[in-house]
Amino acid sequence: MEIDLSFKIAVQKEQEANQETQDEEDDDPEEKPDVKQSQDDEEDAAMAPAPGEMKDAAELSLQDNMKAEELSVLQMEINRMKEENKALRRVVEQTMKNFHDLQMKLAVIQQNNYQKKDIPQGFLSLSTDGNAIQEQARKSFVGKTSPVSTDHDVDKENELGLSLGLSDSGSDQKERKEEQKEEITNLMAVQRNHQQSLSGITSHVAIPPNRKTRVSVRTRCQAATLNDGCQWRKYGQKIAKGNPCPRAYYRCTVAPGCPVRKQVQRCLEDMSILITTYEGTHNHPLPVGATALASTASAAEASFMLLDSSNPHSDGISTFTQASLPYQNNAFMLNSASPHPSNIRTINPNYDPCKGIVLDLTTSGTSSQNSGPQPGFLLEKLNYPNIFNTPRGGQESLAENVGAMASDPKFRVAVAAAITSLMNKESQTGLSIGPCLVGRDNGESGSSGPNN
DNA sequence: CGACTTTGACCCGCGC
DNA sequence: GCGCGGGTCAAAGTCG
Repeated sequence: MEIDLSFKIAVQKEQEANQETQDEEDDDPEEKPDVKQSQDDEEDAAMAPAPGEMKDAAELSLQDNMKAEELSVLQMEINRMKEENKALRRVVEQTMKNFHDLQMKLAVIQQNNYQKKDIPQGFLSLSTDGNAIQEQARKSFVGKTSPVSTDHDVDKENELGLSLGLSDSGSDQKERKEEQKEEITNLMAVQRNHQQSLSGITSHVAIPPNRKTRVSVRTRCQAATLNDGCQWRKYGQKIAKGNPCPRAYYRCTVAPGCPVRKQVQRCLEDMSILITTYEGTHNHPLPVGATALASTASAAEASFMLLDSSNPHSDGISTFTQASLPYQNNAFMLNSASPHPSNIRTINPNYDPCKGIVLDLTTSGTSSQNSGPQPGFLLEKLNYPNIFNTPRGGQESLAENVGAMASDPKFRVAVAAAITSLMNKESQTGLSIGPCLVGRDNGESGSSGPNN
């Protein structure tokens, strides 16, 4: 099943329409009696036929009856959408609230670190407009140059799910500082690259040539490959040792000469898991869907650079959850709305510097584990009203399709990517993401281009 | 007919 | 040097 990220535009419009409908309802409490009236009409129509009437009259009555039924169904549909719209609002508000809370906590921790480590302020600014990698870099810098962290710090980091596990013996601190500065410079380049990707203007800042970008994404996916928005051409297939499942090799064909390759292989332990490894950097503007996913990869890649083998003192098994990049990459942040830390998707802590990093999107990223509204719920609910606006369009077909979509991991990944892109843009422009997500005009989605 | 997939051959790095 | 395994090439086949 192919997932087209562009449907979000239609979703927004639909939601906007729902929003307006809801507003009208709020403004006009008299609407319900009308509904009631409509239903009464229907009942009347149903009861209308009387013995001895002409055949034409009977047909007319039948038509009226059908019309009334249609109206009734439509009315039910509208009511249902209104309720869902309310639920969506709650989810978004809750997500934003959690996001804000995390921001506050991080700011407090930052301030503490500044005071304790006596690090010159303004080295890298903390902001919410997508500068989290810089912030992350500074955190890393602080962590590395200050091997001794108090229990208090540890507790706070744990509280946030931040557990970089960076340490330094302190013997060669000067040299290390130089290395770290270099890392941060690289990181900022990635960050610039990331932001440019998001704006659809990609002129990729070169990742250091000696470090080939490599990001693995694990997803539950029944299809042969993950639809990430890019065009790929298969150029080879191999049976790799230790895994009877063939490994397929693809290269990006969006632009001629694009060096990006990807490998796709099923996980031996769980055949439903698809391991997609991306390698290299695109030399062309990315399609919308690919942009979002690439942004995920970029952020992950940046994180990887903070943890990679350039730090010999790093044990390489740092727990690195999405919360480590709460503002940079909102795809990770999506699940941070969950009150349960266990519901956090992880960047594989057992990363291998040779293999790059692994984004594990197979764990718990679905909707039904927790009681409250979840991002998964949001994702599922966000989309079906429009993409399944089929000619038959009945509730049954909707329900069937929703079920199918909800169970499709590719769908979740794609939508997460789309929302990542959207939220990143939002944060960059300083716009509120909250309720606006529902009722916002297509100003933002316009960048997504026409319905693809 | 062009774009894409398949698949065996080939290349290259690495360990022994 | 040799074998192994991962990665790539390219001719043949397939598909729309």
